[in-house]
Amino acid sequence: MQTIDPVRYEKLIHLQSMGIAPFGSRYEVTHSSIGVIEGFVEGNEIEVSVAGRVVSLREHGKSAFANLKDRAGKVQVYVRRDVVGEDNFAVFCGLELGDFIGVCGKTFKTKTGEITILVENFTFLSKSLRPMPKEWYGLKDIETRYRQRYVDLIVNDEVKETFITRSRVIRMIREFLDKRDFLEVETPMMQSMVGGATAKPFVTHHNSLGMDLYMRIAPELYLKRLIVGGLERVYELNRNFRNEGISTRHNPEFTMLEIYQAYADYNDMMRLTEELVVHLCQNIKGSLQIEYQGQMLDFTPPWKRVTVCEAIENVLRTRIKGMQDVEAIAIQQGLSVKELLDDVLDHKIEKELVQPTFVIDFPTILSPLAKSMPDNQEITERFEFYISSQEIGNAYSELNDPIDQRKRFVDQNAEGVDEDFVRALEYGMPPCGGLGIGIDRLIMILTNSASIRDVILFPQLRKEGDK
RNA sequence: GGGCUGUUAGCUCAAUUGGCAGAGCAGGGGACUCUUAAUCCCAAGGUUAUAGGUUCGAUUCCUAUACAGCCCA
Repeated sequence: MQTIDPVRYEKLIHLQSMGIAPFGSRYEVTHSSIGVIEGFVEGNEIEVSVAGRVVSLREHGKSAFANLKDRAGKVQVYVRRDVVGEDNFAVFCGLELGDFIGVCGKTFKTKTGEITILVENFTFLSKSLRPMPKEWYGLKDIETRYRQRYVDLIVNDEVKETFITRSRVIRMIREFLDKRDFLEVETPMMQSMVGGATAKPFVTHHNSLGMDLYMRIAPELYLKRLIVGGLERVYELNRNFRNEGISTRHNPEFTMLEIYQAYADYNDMMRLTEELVVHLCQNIKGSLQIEYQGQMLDFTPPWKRVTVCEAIENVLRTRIKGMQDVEAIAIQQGLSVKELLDDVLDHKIEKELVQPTFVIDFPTILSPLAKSMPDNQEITERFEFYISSQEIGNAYSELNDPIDQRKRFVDQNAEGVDEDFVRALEYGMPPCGGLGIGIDRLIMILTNSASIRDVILFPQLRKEGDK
């Protein structure tokens, strides 16, 4: 354990000796910092009370200026010894960057035209015992920024902006779907069987049931049970957990939006994707052309569509008529079809998918939960969509044939058959379109963030060493 | 998992070929009644991530470890 800064502790004791509580309580706030500035009318100066953190302090002998920061922004306050009295003025000058105070007084305009509060009285609200990085220089050390996000948020305004935007995006998604009569639901995050995606799960244990549980890697199989149950339009916007590598694009827990719509198919999901992303783009950025990490992205629909076969053709420069050709190439290269496709999509084609693009018509053998084409059992009605060379989402016409589903579980799923899910399908699931969108990655694009860690408040890091 | 890079004062950064580890800001003392990266004066602040090694001498070269970043798998 680290010891408390002796100088700051000394100040705390000094405050107490003067009868001032270093960690105060409730304070009546009438205005936010920006509210004070926006509400200012020359000739009609009003009494305001504002609370916030001291982020700068400029003493001038018998007066002093300070800036208070609150959730809205900053406001300047001006304290004069002849107004607040000698003792109070001394307390004010003893403030340190990071301390919280509440101030009360009338607004005025300084010589330089800045709207400022002339402090009539102030209340000490909370002592800061750690030195604060000076705002002008900021906090740049990326490890400290992630580990001590609270400091990052205090000092780096653009970080706060990013997370405010994130919150707005999430709210807009809910509004967008609610308007289309989708129902937000919550399904289990602790599941007795892994399903809905291919990924290693986190395992946990329920003591009184005496059973292992898996943190969900996807909510898909539960949401489709709800389609069986007649809810028809459902979505879930919440955390998934995957026990895999960590990178600028992967965090072990991440936020996923999954949408299921009865009587729809993957073409409807493509339209829904375009409409949702366009809606967010327009409302967050005010344009469908946005800059992301130095490249211009154009979200004007319809987005480009390319089939998986075309993608392979482009990469391998050979004609492909059907899945037999793909399999033949895979065998020739000593790969499985999945490996070939991973290689083509993740390493070759992905780089070229900068503009929003739907990659469509995936092989059935890689899509155990998707409905195959009516005229071709080897291809499914499925797409993934890419923006800025990142996979953002995945969707398909859902497989609603329980007999086929059981067979695919047996053939393609290492985890085996989810008997209850198949039982649900046996009761009958209407044709249905499903869509999953990686929300963190989408927010990276909407906030021009290079790393997924810049859009997750507390990203996963290794245990902190002794520094 | 592999490769490369980084870790120096609370923060942001210096340090020549291996030769006394330095600045700005923050913090401390003082001056100052319109400043806003306030200004001026003074003093202080360091186990150079950790553990070893080479060397008369290591922030600097070598090895290992920890954490982080980037790239690749």
